[in-house]
Amino acid sequence: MLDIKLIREQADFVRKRLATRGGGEESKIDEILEIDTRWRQILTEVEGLKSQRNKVSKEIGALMGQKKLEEAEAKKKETREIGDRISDLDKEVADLETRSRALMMTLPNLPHESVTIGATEADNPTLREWGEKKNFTFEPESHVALCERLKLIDFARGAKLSGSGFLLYTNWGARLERALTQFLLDLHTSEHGYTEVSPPFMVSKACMEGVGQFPKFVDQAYAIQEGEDGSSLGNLFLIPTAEAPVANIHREELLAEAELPINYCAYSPCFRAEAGAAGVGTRGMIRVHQFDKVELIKVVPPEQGYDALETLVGHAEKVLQLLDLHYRVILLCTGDMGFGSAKTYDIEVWAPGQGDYLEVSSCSNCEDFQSRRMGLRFKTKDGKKVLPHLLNGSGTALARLFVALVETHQQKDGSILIPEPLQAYMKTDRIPAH
RNA sequence: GGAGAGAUGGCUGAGUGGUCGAAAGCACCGGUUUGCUAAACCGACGUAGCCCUCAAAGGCUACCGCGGGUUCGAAUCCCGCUCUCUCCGCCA
Repeated sequence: MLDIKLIREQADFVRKRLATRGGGEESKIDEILEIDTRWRQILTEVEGLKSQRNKVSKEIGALMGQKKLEEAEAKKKETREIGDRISDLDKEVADLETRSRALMMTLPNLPHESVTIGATEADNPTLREWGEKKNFTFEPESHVALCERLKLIDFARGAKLSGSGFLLYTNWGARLERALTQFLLDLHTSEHGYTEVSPPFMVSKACMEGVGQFPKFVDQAYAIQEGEDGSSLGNLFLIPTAEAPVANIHREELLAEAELPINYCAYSPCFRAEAGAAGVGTRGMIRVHQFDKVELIKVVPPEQGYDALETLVGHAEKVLQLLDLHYRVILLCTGDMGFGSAKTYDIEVWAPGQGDYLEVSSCSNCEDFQSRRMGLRFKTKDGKKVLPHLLNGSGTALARLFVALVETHQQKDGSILIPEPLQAYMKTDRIPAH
């Protein structure tokens, strides 16, 4: 959520920054300002009336004490009338607040000034590359062929169980998935200083709103219903990312400055309905309804936000470097950024079987956009209450990492070499060809 | 799922219709004392919003889990909900 004060005081600035996203949200500013003006007007009026009522009520109390009952009754009548007027105005105030909040919740974050202005992913600048596309002395197989031939994934039975977009990992495939998860958690906790947490995989609507998933992306979420009757529908949602629970850990809290920075790292499966995306890249593991991910979350004082973002991307990059996978880091342009983000780096890993780069990590600084939504603050040494910057980054998404790994490290003999850091977890240095 | 108890400021905890934004203690902050630290003592100390102001100061309103209700007036009475704890049932 944006700061209403910023909108009041610098409406043009806000409109301009919003416009760079190309979503047309800047058109809502006028209505927000209109509601806000009216709200303040009525609020002032009703507060004046309440002040009056409070005063008279005290007088009544005093009169009752002195047994001047008739005078007290007269004043009661007067106050009752004020009370009616107050409740009318209170209703209008509440109504205006509801309308304002509904609009405010649909405004995306303002892009940071350092973000390239652009419309689509074609405008995303590539910042750097690491490694290079691997040369093969043979025609590399796609992960689908590899997984089927080596029985790493049973696509058909996965679909039988849950429909298309669900994976059944088998044998070495299941083990590789587990090895990757452990490797990632160990790397981020032992080497990068994150605190491991293991969150619920279902969260409340409030959490989804807090990180900006809702209201905009309700259609993308799986809603939980207990039993057959629908009364519980919408109380809980399967998490689309561990960001949803983990970023909300300190919602509605007032942290001490000394507690910052907070660095959390969490494994979770991620559930995405991908409504409307059916038929798009459905073959294989690249776009699925459920995948594993290790997520990194940082809560930092605002002045450290952008340094922390650089650190965060570095931590995600380290994963790919250790696994010897070629990747590039791109900066999402204003038009391609996520709803809550002020600045986002994507990391795309090279998948030779696809002949394409796959997004395996998205690292964002949401600044105070989420903190404001969820009521997360910290207290500085001199007693000021400040909204911290909230950062999140994948470190990294697993299904696509899996794809890049098997496609990159496949051998001419049909086996797959396991990079050194994974060998201890896999208890082997290669997945055999047979 | 059933029964009971509870939810008050950063924390602990008093408060059962008006003088309560709320005792007390702790923590935090400022000061005195001190070779340093600690202790002791003194002082300040909730949050949010609106109005006013260049700003500060100030004024007002709301907030005692959340939402309604009764009343001139609610932390306090009534109703609904959520969460926590204890016990029972079911259960990995």
